[in-house]
Amino acid sequence: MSNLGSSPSGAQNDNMRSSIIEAAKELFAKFGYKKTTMEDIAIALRKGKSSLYYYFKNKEEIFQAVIESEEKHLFSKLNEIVNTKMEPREKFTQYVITRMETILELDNYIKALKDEMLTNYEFLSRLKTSTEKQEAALLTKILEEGTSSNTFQVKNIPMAAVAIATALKGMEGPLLSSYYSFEDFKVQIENTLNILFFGLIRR
Amino acid sequence: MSNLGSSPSGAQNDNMRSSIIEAAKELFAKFGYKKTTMEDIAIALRKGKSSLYYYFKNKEEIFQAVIESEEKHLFSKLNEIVNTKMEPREKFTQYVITRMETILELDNYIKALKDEMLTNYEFLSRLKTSTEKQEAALLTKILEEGTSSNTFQVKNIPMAAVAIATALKGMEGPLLSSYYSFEDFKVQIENTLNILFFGLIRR
DNA sequence: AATGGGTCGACTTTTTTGTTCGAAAATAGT
DNA sequence: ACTATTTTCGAACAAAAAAGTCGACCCATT
Repeated sequence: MSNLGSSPSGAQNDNMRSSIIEAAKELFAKFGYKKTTMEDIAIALRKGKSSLYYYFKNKEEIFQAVIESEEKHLFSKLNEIVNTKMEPREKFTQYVITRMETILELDNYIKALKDEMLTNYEFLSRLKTSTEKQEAALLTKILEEGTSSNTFQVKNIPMAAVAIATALKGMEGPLLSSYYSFEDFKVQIENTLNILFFGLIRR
Repeated sequence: MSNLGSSPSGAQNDNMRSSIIEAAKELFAKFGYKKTTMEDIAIALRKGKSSLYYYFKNKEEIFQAVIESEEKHLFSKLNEIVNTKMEPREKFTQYVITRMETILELDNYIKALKDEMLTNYEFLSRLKTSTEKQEAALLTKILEEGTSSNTFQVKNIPMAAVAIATALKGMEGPLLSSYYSFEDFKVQIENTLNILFFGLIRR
């Protein structure tokens, strides 16, 4: 297995790497990306600033690793739901609710987006398309199950999955800017789901 | 009335000044003094960064104004209690509880202290002596009431007031560093009060 | 004692930040 | 309409803080 990553690998190494990610995660959540310095992270770990560069090429790479870690957390939760035996409609609902709830927990996601408002867009939007693909895959599975059990009726499943993934992504904005409480938002989600369902469910 | 302050005064002026203080208060509470930039404050107000300097000489002066504003809040609450008809012992207890509760609410106070750990000490300690004097005055009133109603027995009231003020100040540390929850701390306060009472109350 | 992963301090380079200043807007006064 | 005053801001800059680099040091293991 060649190590395509930029940093070395070893016993202690991976441990330290995840420690850094953990520390950075908390700091990013507290202060946001911009306001967290390399030294903040180093101090939290009681290490020298330069040691961080042994594990990560630069600050942005740490940020990326944090986001990826949060992403993993989200998708592990979503996968769990997708792989549970459940009525398609129920599964779909659970999927969306869980998705939104978890994202709400992902402080970093939020803080990151907030920072982005003031600084750089490019890298985060790159990320978005990546997650949308993953989501589309999960949604595809749900939709397939639903159609084969004759609950759903979808012409082009992959397309529908992408469309829904995009829609869900779009719903993040209002959620994260917390115009609504999550409870209020739940109502809106259910409304949206209702609309989706009556478009999807065979009558 | 001559304006000894550094900034001009006018109708809109005071309004803007307090707007700045409000905005800065929130940002300081969120990020702490160091991590809040002049631009952050300006953006929050949708004003140009340089406009702030029309109202305040510099960042530290804004910070000072914020702290003063919080101080006002604290002392308005304390004054309220001191000017309420109440049994001296009860009043004293209420005073201390309210004092500690309010201080706990004063995020800026806390955040400021936390920043101080990493940067400058001098100005905040200057502030401390100022508030201690104010506190001593309030405590003096309580003690006087208590003695004239024959509930308390104090030799040198002003001295006792200063001593108690100092003691209360000292209790802030453990409270703010939140080694204890406030509920736990309340017990400690009551213990301390008990000790104080049995030293003060005539037997 | 030689290798190499891991650490750090000191240094350089790059960005950010606080602050100033003069000139434009806006506003009030005449 | 004209003038004075208050309020706003953009551009510029010095100082501070940040990111990032590098060679020297550990300290295990071999």
